[in-house]
Amino acid sequence: MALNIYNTITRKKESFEPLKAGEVSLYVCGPTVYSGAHVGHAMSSLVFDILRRYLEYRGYKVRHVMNYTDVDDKIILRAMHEERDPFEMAEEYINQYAGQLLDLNILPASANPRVSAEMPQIIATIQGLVDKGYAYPAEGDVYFRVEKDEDYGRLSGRKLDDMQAGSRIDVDARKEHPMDFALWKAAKEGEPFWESPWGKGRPGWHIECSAMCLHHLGEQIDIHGGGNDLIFPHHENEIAQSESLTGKPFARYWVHNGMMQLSGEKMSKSLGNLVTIEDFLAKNEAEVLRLMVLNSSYRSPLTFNDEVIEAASKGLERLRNGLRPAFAGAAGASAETKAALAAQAETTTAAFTAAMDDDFNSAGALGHLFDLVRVINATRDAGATNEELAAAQDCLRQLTGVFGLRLEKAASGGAEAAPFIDLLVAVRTAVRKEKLWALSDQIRDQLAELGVTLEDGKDGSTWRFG
RNA sequence: GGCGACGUGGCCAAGUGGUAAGGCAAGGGUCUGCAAAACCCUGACCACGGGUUCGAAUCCCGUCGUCGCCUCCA
Repeated sequence: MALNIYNTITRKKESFEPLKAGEVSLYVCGPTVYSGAHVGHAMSSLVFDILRRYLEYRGYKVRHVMNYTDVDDKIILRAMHEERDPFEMAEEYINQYAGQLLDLNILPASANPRVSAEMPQIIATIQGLVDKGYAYPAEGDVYFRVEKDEDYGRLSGRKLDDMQAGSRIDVDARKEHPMDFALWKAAKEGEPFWESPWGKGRPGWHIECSAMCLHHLGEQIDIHGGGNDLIFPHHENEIAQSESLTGKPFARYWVHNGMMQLSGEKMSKSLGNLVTIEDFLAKNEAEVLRLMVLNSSYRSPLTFNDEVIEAASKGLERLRNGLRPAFAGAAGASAETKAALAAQAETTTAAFTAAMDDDFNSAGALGHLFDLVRVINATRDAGATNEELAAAQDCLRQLTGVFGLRLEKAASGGAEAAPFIDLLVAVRTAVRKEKLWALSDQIRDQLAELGVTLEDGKDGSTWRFG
């Protein structure tokens, strides 16, 4: 069974075959750091984290690059308003985002290049395009000549003529064609700048990604990802730049995630309808957001509201319950029950893989995990011991691990507290035998205040942190 | 106006030709001193109208609706 990936450029699911057997180069467009990131950015990073984890689960060695755009009009503008250094400000947001990615359990990329540190490569890329006649300088700016690129528009399915018809762009007299876009912008008074063959200035938005890809991953890459709002013009222009320069196909697979929807609209900085990662994590666990992402198709818009958060939160709890230990004093399950559990684990693993192989159908795969949870719980109810549950629980642990879900919370009380809690529970069991309910409830309530949840089963009590 | 996506039970959401996964919520039940958890049971004929087919949520056409891109955006 082969992995299939939906490729934006062909609008079809295609069998995944990397350039080099067993290895995958993955480039994901990161944020422009001019303010705090919101859960939509987190969604994108989560989508590609899940994609990466699954590729690794399938045995691929993944080289993952995500950039930070730290040189940009908005950053400069904002820094000017706040009367501070734009680089310092960008640095601050980069550090914040990097920290949030860790909080969200997103695997660190192999490299996180940023524009300000890649200037020689960027300038060389632009120079190469000028040399080949794909770009031309104009009064300190440098523009890409779209008409020279014969298949311009093939990613987004647009034609130059159509775009002209509906264009709302002010026609810049220096451009040969209205759709020509800037590779280099001459610096205005008071703006940060770099020296270049065309004078003082800074790079345009799209060229950075072409240059960084080239620098960190080479002329051709396997997967290029980002939000679907980047398809045009950003990724379209990247293709134009990269392929014009190298003469080779740029990315084999273009993967785009859908937008986070808040009250029926795309969440975005410019619309202002956003929930920051910081705010979200202040109220919810990181796993909740991850489960929300997992529970729907990465290509579709993701509904974000309180009800969905609540549902994800409960669903997470349910997955966790699957890992709970056997009941104290469990007598062991019947051979038939044990066999059914083993069979379910096997079925689940196969179904999980089949679903994920189908363009990372995580929602389908997640459904199969819940099936496994149900059978584990039923088996526990049937009196299975920890040993009898272990294999299936390991299976659940492994597959949720592929999703990047952390089901086991760090023991807040520390392992050294366990023997004492065990003792208390044993005493309480004796107390309950005497039907001293008030005392028994008091022990449970007070343990709860200390962060220990106690639950009474048919054959005994279980406890856990949290 | 151009390009694209989507419309599945109260909510979220898989499923893209053979009579609808899963989660949350709701109701009923089992277990139970209480609590919690768990387990079992209950509900949709898939926006609407045509068409293709032995057979369609799944393919084609049309209508309505929602969303995205076309300007910075994950």
